[in-house]
Amino acid sequence: IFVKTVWEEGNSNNGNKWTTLEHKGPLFPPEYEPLPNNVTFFYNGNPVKLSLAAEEVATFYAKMLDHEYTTKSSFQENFFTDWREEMTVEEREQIKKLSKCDFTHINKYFLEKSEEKKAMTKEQKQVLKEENNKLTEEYGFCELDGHREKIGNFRVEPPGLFRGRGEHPKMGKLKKRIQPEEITINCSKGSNIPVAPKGHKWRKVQHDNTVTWLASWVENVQGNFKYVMLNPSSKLKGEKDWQKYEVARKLKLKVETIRRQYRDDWKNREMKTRQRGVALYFIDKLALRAGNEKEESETADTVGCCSLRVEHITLHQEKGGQEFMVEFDFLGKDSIRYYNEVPVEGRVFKNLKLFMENKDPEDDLFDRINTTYLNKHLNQSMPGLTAKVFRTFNASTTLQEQLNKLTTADMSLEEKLLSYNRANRAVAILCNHQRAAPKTFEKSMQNLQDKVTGICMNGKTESVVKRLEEQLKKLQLQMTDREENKVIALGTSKLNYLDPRISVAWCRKFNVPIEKIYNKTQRDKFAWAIDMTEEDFQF
DNA sequence: TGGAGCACTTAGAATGGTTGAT
DNA sequence: ATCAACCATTCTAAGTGCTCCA
Repeated sequence: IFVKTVWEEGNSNNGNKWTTLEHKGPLFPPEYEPLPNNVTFFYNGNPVKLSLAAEEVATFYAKMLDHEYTTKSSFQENFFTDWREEMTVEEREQIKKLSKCDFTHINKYFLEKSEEKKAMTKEQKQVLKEENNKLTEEYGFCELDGHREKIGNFRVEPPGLFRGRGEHPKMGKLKKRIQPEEITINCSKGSNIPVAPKGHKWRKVQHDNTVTWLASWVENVQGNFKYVMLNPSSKLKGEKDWQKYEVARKLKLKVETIRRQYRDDWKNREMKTRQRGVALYFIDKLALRAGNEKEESETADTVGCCSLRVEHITLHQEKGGQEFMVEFDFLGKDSIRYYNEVPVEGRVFKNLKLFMENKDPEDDLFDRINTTYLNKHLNQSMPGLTAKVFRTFNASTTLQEQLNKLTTADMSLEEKLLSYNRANRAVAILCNHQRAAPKTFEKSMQNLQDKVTGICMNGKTESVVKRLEEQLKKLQLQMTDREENKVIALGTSKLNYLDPRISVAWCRKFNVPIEKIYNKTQRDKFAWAIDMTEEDFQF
């Protein structure tokens, strides 16, 4: 049973995350396996036998030949620069232009290899699976405060070419192989210290119980920290998750006051305060992200609320019969496009005009504020409140509202589930969750269309035609969602924002089995909510 | 007060596995 | 039995926000 009192009483545990922690350390990817002699790389039409290091990097590129990445010039340039660093002096002397490199033979080799793997017998696949299970059993768990807990990512990330999202300036750079000498191990003092691979030692072994990670290293492309951490099903993560929803729940009690306050700020004599008021309004109304500053030219050019630039919004005094329209068009997290036309209050509109006065398109819209300032202000309104809490709060509130609106007791199970899906859809739209349309999208449309016409012509039964037409309609519906070949995602990301207690309560109220809405992984993650008693329910 | 460093959550793509239609 | 569509899982990039230091 989930013990929430740990947090409520405590907070007094001085920020300690655990008392004892024991694990086996991370699992390293297999060594590089050299290509067979009959698989060749060609330069300028001539076969070239590469050194081991250069060959490995070449295979990273060769494996991606069919991917869009390899058509992008910055990917090609970054790859080629980093590849040349791995070459011997002689190789570097010889291989000077990527356009003269021919990886197709290597590419074909890997395609064949994956075909072979697919064609393996059931038994062979089973053996492979067993081996994998054994590794998971050994490395995939740790012992934290006497409990066996699942680890989220126990494998060290294998080397490869960096796949940044959107127009990332570093795409294609070589992500180097991590050595044990670069890894810091975190575990408790008296525990069995993980053993480094033969002939190696760890960078460092530490015993810091104020952090939750088991191992860490610094990645070479962007210099970011990487961590081995626990699975969401663990108690440690579950408590943190619960805590997040508790803050959102507290906001419910305060939100009207906060809204009144930021509306007041719109008429403040200080520009800074006005900007704060309008930014908060966007964060609240549109569920925008906070928008921290980012290192220019080190990352893709994406923004959130505080980092919006003048060029990202267009003001329309009147549009589509509505007054005071703001048109948003910018790239957000993961370079997902945010496009929205929103009617706003006259005061907001006037303020936006003011903020944009005498500025260039590339100037900051909210030039007097940043996320730190905003969060400091929010924290004064309510302890623990930050910009991101609004996303959790508004997503959860939307789900609850939609569920109330769309579900009735007399519905069949199927109808109830449809309502649930629709409610989730509303949240996905609010949070602008999108994913790439499946590559097979166009094709499957065409296939279906062909089938329908084919059957009609053959005079098959009406019911078959009807069923197919329904499928087609469904696809077409998805089609209308499409914007820049993205579709509204009903995937897993929404689960980060929706208080599971809302869903659990809904299931109980309408007699829907929990496994209809949560799969195994989700049930593990939300075990704390599923086990809860009635009084904990109301969001 | 601002920036670097660090730890943690959130995110879509890729991959892998299952299912259901043919 | 096959194959594609669907769904779950894995992977790791890309955010948020706090702390520490000058």
